[in-house]
Amino acid sequence: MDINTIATMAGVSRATVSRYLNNGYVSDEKRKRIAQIIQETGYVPSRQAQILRTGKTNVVGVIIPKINSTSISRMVSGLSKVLSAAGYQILLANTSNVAQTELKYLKLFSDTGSVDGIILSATMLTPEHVEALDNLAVPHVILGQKLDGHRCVYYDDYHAVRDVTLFALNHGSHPAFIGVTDEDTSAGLARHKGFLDACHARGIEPEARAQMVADFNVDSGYLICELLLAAYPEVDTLICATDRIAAGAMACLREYGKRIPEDVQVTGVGDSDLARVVTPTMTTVNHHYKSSGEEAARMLLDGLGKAKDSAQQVCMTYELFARGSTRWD
Amino acid sequence: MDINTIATMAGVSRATVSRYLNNGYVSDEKRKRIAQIIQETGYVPSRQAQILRTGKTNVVGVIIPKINSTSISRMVSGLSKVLSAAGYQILLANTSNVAQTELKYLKLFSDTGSVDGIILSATMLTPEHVEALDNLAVPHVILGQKLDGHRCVYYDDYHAVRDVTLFALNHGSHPAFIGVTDEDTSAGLARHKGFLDACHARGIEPEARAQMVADFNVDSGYLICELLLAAYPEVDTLICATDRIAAGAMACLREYGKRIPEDVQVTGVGDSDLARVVTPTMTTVNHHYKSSGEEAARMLLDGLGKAKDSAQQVCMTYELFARGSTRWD
DNA sequence: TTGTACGCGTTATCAT
DNA sequence: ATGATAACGCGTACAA
Repeated sequence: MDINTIATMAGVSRATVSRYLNNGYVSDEKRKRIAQIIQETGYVPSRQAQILRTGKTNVVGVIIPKINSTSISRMVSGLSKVLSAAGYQILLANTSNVAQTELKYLKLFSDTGSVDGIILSATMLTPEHVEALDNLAVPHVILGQKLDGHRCVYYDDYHAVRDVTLFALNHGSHPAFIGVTDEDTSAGLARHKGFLDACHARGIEPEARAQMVADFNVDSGYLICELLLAAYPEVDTLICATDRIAAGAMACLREYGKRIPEDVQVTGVGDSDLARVVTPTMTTVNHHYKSSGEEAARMLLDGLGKAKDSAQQVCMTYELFARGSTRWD
Repeated sequence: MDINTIATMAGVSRATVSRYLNNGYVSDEKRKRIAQIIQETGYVPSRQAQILRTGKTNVVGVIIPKINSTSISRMVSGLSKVLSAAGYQILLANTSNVAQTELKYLKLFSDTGSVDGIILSATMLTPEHVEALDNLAVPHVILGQKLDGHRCVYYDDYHAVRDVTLFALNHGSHPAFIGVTDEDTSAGLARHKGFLDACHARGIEPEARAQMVADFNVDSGYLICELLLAAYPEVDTLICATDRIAAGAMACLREYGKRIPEDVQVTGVGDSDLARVVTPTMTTVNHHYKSSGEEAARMLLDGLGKAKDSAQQVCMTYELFARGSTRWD
């Protein structure tokens, strides 16, 4: 069932059928006939042949480190909304947090011509990443990292954590930090630095025993908090790099008889559902993840010539949610 | 940079280059030469041309109602794992919970030949769905619904909620239910029926005012719980269709001075992070979402001839997690 | 307005 | 083992 069949059935040349489907430079009579036949046969043009012929796939490749994460699924949700509205489909590549795989997909998508554009949600940008991005043959947007000379949408992790730390230090003097690996430029390094600078601003120099590293989950938060309590029992303000970690830490503190926020204040990052269902509710700071996805998508559409004049670099704003896990005046 | 360029540069015919890339029926000498040129030029075959020629895309279409949901992102995570291991990529279609869009993508993927197979994560199967599925030109798996004559992986929502309700009713006599719309066959209808049958098994006939419908989120859980308390103040056992709803309900109960579980027991479905960070921890019942994604992917691979003899219909098992939000002996 | 002819880049068939 | 040659299904000058 190809365009030739339709053409002969309708008694026209296949060029006319093609025009009917695209430009539309066809007499009303033949137009009727062709519409009729297409209706009867249920003919649909071959996507692949169109792509080969036109060089346009109407697909954008989306590379993410993992799908099973609230922040990332929110981003993808935003991407999906804007891209599908513009007639694009999403080819999803899950790298399972392996940087090597990120590079693989980056080249694969670009070199084989299977996508019109790429959105890369990266946790870190190695020199290899930068090189691969520089050589990319298709328009692209980096989500979650800043890289000069490339379109990108990133988060102000530094100021976000700095702010929430300063806020908490209004009623605390022995801060501690549970972060994630500094290899993660945003969630790791920037948040850590935000914490440190906030402390310095208050004339506090956090000791090494007051700074620990956890994984991105509740259990790890609990576990590391346990270690922290042993190493630094005088802690009265606990800044965590994610809501999940903070939620685990809160469970741990409760287990050890610490009152929140009377004995220890706790803060997270993310404003996930978790933050609002724990007791007390969690003070946290929120990146606009879904909006960032939408913004990145618009940026890419700009690069594809389907939208105009969007900014090339956008730093997302954040919002501080002061709740029950920190002290008030 | 196409196969012809490589051929001439290597001084061979393009057929030989093609063989080099596929079967490999090439003399060592020419093999070296071709490898050399490909290395130098960085040539990569055009995916689209291969697809047009072979009819194989190595892509599976994944249709989901929304991405921003823990259960669904877990499924996609499982799909992604198995499919990418088998060399397949994922074309993601987010329908934003619009059944019409589900049908659209179903036909689009199938008719245009843009995917080798389809995985449909459906919340309900209308007659239109069934017809579309019956006429599908490519192998497919239905995730989350049972449909005879089709490969599918589904959840035992009925028994799951029945079990957790029976468990809770060991120490309660005034049960209530906060569900989601019955249009959702699994999360709505089946869970509701599980609740009702468990009640009947204990000789209880729940009144209408003890059964309410919420949306899939924390806020809605809070809100509906408020209505429930007004309509049915004697409730001592609250069965919720999702963890999120249950978490919202718990917050509401606390607000109204109800002790959990002394005054009111609460249960959820999902065993999400939420269930483990609320106070008290939440009794819930867990579907193996990620595994279901893996299973569905294997089933599809079977249909594609890349895996053998998998079952055609699989009902996932579930697990009951008895925690602090229900009473013990 | 319509039809003819060509090419998109690849794989597969067939001789050689 | 290798090289012509024919599809795969479509869009689009170009000529009519």
